[in-house]
Amino acid sequence: MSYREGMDAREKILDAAAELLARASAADVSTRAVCEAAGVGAPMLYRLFGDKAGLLAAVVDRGFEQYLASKRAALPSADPVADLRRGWDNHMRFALEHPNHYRLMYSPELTTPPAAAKEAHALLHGVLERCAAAGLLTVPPEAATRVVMAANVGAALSMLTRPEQYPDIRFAARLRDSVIDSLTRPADAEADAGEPHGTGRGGAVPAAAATLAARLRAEPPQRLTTVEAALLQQWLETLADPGEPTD
Amino acid sequence: MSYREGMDAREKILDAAAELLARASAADVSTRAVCEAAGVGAPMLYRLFGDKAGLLAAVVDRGFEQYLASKRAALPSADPVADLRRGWDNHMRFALEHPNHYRLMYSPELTTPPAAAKEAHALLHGVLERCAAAGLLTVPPEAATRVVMAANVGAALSMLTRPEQYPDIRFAARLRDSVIDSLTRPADAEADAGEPHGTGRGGAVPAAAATLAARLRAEPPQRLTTVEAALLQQWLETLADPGEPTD
DNA sequence: GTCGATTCGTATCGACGGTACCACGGATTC
DNA sequence: GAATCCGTGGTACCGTCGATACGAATCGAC
Repeated sequence: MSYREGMDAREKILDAAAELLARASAADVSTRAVCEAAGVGAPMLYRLFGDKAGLLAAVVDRGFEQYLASKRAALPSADPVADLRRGWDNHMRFALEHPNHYRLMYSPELTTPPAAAKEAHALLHGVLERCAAAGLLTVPPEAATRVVMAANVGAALSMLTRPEQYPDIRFAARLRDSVIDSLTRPADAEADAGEPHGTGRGGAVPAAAATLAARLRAEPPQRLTTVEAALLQQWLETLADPGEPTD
Repeated sequence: MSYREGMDAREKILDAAAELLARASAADVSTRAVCEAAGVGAPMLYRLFGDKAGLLAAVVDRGFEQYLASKRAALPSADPVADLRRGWDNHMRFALEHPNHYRLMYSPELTTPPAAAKEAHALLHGVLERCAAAGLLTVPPEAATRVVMAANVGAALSMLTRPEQYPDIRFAARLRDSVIDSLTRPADAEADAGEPHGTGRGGAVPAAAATLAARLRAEPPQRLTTVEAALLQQWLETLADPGEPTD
C-alpha cells in the first residue's frame, strides 16, 4: 500500500515517539499517543521495547546517533585542548536543540541510563586521553573526564530547566574556560608563542576592570554623576568579560 | 482522637510526604500513599496544595528551610572566598543527604521551580557580592553566580543520577577549586595590596582605577570605540586621583 | 432543637502503563 | 490440497494513578 508499509514497525514507532518528544516532555508523551501516531497497537510497542523506559531509551539512543555522527565528523585536530572546547560547545548545542532528548539522557527520569550517555562519556574521555598524551593535563584523564562532564551537563541542564535564570549562553563559555584552563597546562612549554594573545583568558585588562567594577559597587564614586557611573559600570562589565570568539 | 489530632492537616500531609520522599523518588510517591500515611482524605490534599506539583514544591521548600537554617548558622567569615567553598560543600552535602528533595529542586520534574532554588541562588549571589566588594572577583558577581551554581548543580546531579560513574566526591572538590580559582583572584593581588576585609577603604577605588587605566593604555580595548575609550580614560584619571592632594 | 454554612470523606471519573487473549496470514507438513 | 504451526498484529481489559463531584458529618447561632 503506502510506502510506509515497508517500514519496520519499530521504525514507525521510533519516528512517532521522536516527533512527539520534540514537542513535549517525556512525562507528557503517552505510549497511547505514540501508538496512535505510529498506527500501531499498544502490545506491539511493548513487545518491541518492553517498557516505556525502553522505548524512551531507544529514542534517545537513536537521536543521539546523529549527534555522534556530527561529533565524529569533526576529526581530531592537532590541538586536543581545542577539540575539548569544541566538544563542550557541541554538547551545549545539542542540549539546546533537543531539550527533551537531552533531559532524558541526563535527568533521573530514566532509570536506565541510555547507552548514549556512556558513549558521550567515553568520547570525552578519549579527547582527554589525547590531552594527557600530549602532556597537557594537570590531573589524570579519568578525573578530568568527570570534572568536565559534570560541569558541561550542569551548564546544559541549568539552561534547559531555568531558562529565565540563564538567558545567555556566555556563562557556559566562562565555565568551560574555567574548567579547561585549570585542568590543562598551557602548551607554551615548547611549541606555542609564549604570550597568550590579548583577549585570551588571563588578560590583564579584564581582571583590572572587574576589580574596579567591584570596588565601585562597594563605594560609589562621588566624582561622577549617576548616569556617568552607570555607563562606566556598563563599560567595565564589557571589559571584564574575557570574551570568547563568537562562532 | 490521637495526639496527632492537634496537628494541622497541612503539617500531617507535609510530614507524610517528606517521609515517603526520603525513601522513594517523586514519581513513585503517590498522592494516595501520602493521604493514607497522613490519615487524610484525598480531597483534603488537593484543597490544601491544589496539585501534586504543589504538594511536592511545598515539601521541598520545607525541607530546604532546615538547610537554609544550617547555612545561615554559618555566619559570614572574614574570608568570603572561604565562605564560597563552604557553601559549595554544603550544597553537595545537602544533595547527597536528601537526594529526592534535591532532584525535585533542580530537575525538570517540577514545572514550578520551588522558591528554594531561587533562594539558594540569592544566597550564592550574596556571597559573591561580598567577594566582589573585597576585590576578589574577576567577573561580575551575577555571572559568577551562574557559573558557580551551574557547576555545583552539575556536580550534585551527576553524583545522584550516575552514582556508579561518580563514586567519589573528590571530583566535586576539584571542580569547585577549578571554578572558584578562576573566578577569584588571590587576596594579595597586584592591583592593590588590599586586605580582604578592607572593603570600605577609601584608597581602593583610586588604585584599581589607576591599574585599569595603565592596562588599557598597554592594551587598547577593541570593544569600545575610540571616543568611548577616551572618555573612559578621562573618568579613570578622575577616579585615580585620590581626592584632595593632601599627601 | 433546628437551621445554615463549612469541613471532610466516600465514591467516582478519565487517562495512564501494561497485559491476556484472540484473529489473521504465510510457511511447513502430511 | 488440506491441516497445522508460528509469528504478527489488534481488541479488550486490569490495576493504579491524579483529580473531583457530591453527599455526610460537624459546629456555632439562635
